[in-house]
Amino acid sequence: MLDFAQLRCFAVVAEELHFGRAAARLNMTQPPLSRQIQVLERVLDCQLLDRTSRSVRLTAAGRSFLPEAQRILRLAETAAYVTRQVAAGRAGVLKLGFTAASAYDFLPRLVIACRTAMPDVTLSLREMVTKDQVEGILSGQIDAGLIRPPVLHPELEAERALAEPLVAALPAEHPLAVRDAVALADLHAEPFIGYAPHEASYFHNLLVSLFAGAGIQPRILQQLTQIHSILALVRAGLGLALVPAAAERLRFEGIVFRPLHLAQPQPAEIHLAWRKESDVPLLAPLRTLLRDMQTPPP
Amino acid sequence: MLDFAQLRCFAVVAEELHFGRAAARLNMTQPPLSRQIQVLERVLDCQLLDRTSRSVRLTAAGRSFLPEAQRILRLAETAAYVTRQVAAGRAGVLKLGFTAASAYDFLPRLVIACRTAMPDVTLSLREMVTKDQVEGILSGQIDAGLIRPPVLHPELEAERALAEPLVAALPAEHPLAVRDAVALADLHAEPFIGYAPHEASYFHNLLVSLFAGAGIQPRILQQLTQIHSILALVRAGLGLALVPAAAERLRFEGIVFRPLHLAQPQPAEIHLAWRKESDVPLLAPLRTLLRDMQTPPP
DNA sequence: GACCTCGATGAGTCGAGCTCATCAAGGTCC
DNA sequence: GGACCTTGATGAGCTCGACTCATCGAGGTC
Repeated sequence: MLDFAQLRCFAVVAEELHFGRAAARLNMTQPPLSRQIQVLERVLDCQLLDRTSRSVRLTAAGRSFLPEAQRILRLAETAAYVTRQVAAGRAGVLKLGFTAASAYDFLPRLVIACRTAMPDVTLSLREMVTKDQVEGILSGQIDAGLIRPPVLHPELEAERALAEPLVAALPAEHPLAVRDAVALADLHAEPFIGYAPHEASYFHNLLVSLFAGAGIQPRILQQLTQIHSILALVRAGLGLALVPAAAERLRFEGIVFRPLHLAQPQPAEIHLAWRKESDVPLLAPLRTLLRDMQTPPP
Repeated sequence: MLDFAQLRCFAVVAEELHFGRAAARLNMTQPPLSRQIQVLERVLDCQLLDRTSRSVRLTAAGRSFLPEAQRILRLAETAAYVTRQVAAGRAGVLKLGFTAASAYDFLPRLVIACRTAMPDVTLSLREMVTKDQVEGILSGQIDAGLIRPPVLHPELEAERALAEPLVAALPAEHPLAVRDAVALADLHAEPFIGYAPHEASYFHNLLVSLFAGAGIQPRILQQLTQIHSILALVRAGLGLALVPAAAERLRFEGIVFRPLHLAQPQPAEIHLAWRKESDVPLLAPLRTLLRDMQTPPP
C-alpha cells in the first residue's frame, strides 16, 4: 500500500531533483530517503526517477505520478484541517428546523449573523411545525430546532432564542387604526381572528391567558393556524388579530399594525431545542450566536 | 502525519460500525485496529467515533472526514494504477510531431488506430517541418516525430512508418488526363510544378533522381514547398506535378490524379524518429502500432 | 446474578526504518 | 592521467512502533 511519507519524499525529490537537498528539506538523512523512493517504486512497480550519481530526472511514469501525489497530499492536509474545524465547531453543516413564523424576520437575521460570525458553517434549514421538530431532533433528522416553548421532552434541552412583542393587526379602515397603540381592554367584544387550539396551541394558549388576565373576551370568529392566513382574514375586514411583531415584515397591504401595551412587553418566544446528549459541535457556537443576537453590542 | 492504513481502518470501521467485523475485513485483529483509530484521532486532534462496548457511532467530525478519507483512498488507488499503466506504455500522453503532408491521410488513420488499440493513450500532435521535429526530439519538446528520411542525427533512431506511391496530378483538361496511368517518360519537356530544393528537399531530391534515372527533363516552371500550393498551380493549368498518393484526399476540384508507374512502386516514405536513449514507454507500443498498420491482418 | 459481547489495555516480540559508515560511479581540476 | 569531490546506493547495528495474545471492564441479556 502507498504511504504518505513516501509521497512526500517523492514530491520533494521531484522538485529538488537532488536527494541531499530533498533530504534536508524533509528533515531526514539521505539514505532513508533513497530507500523510501525505492519502496515507492517497488509498490508502483515502476521507476519514477532516473538517477545516476550525477543527475536525477523524472521518468514518464514519474511525471504522470507527481501531480497525483501532490494532489493527494494537498487533499489529506485539507481534510485534516477541515475535520479539526468541524470538531471545534468552526465549520460544517448544522441541520436546523424552524417554524413558519420564525422565517418572517428572525431566520434571515440568524442566517446573516451566522454567515458573518462563522463563515465556514452552513445552516441546512427545514421548515417544520414544533411537533415534527421534536421528533426530528430525537431521530437525528435535524440537529436542533427553533420552536415554541415549553420544551418538555426529557431528552431535549432548550433555551430562549428570541422574545418579541405582540402587535395588533387591524384592517386599515378599523376605528382603532387611528390610535398610536392598542391595549388589551380595547379588544373586548371586538370581532377577533384567533389561533387554532391544537395546531397553533402556543399562540392560542398565550392569548387565552392574556385575555383571562385582563378579564376581557373578544368575539372569536375564526381560529386558524398560519399567521398569514389570519392576516388575510384581517385584511378582508372580518376582525382584528394579535400577531408577533415579526409579522409586520409580511407587509400585508390594507393592514395596519399597532403596538400592544402589555405587562410583559415581549411575550412571544422562540426557543432553540436540541438533544441533551447531542455531540454536534456546532451547537455551542450556535447558542453563543443566538445569545449575542439577543444582547447586541452597543 | 496521516497514514493510508489509518484511513483504510477508519473507512472500514465507519462502514461496519463494529471493530471486530472491521478487523476481520482488514485482515487484522481487533486490538491494533482500535489503536490505529486512536492514533488517527490523535493526529486529527478530535474524536471520529463514539464507541461504547455496546455501540459504535460516527461523530460529526467523523461524518465529515469519512467521505474525504474514502476519496483519498480512491485517488491513491487510481493514481497507482494509472502510473503503472503509464510505465507499461498502456496509457499516457505522447507528444508527436508530423509534417503537413502526413496529415492528409496517414495521421487520421494513425489517430484512429491508436484510439482503438490503446484507448488510454493520448496523442498530442504538433505540425512541424522535419528540421524543427529533429530539434524538438532532441530538446524533449516532442517525444517522436513523423518525418521524411533519411534521419542522420547520431542521437536519433528511426524506422519506416509509411511508404506510398507517387501519383501525377493533372489539370482536368490536360491531354494526359484521358490516360489510365502515366509513365515518367510522358513528363519529358512537360510544364511541371516541382518542389523547392531546400524547404522541400525530400521530394525535390526524390524527383531529381527519378528524372535522372529515366533520362528525362520536365520544364520546371515553379518550385514550391507545400503540396496544396503546388496543386493550386496545377489546377490553374500551369502544369502538372508529382505528389504522394495521399494528396488525392485533398479532393482538389479541377485536378485529376493518375497512377505513376515506377520501378519502386512506393518511393515516398515517412519515418518515425525518436531519441536513442528515450525512456518514453509509449514509444514501443507506438512502433508496434505503426508496424501493424503497414501489414494489416488479412 | 451468571453469562455474553465488545472495545480498551498491558506485556512481550518482531520487523521496519533510522543513523552512521562506506562504496561506486562519474565528473572536475591541476 | 591521477587525485579529489559530489552524489546516490548499500550494509551493519540499533531503536521504536506495531502486531499478537491475554485480559479487563462496561453494559447488555436471560
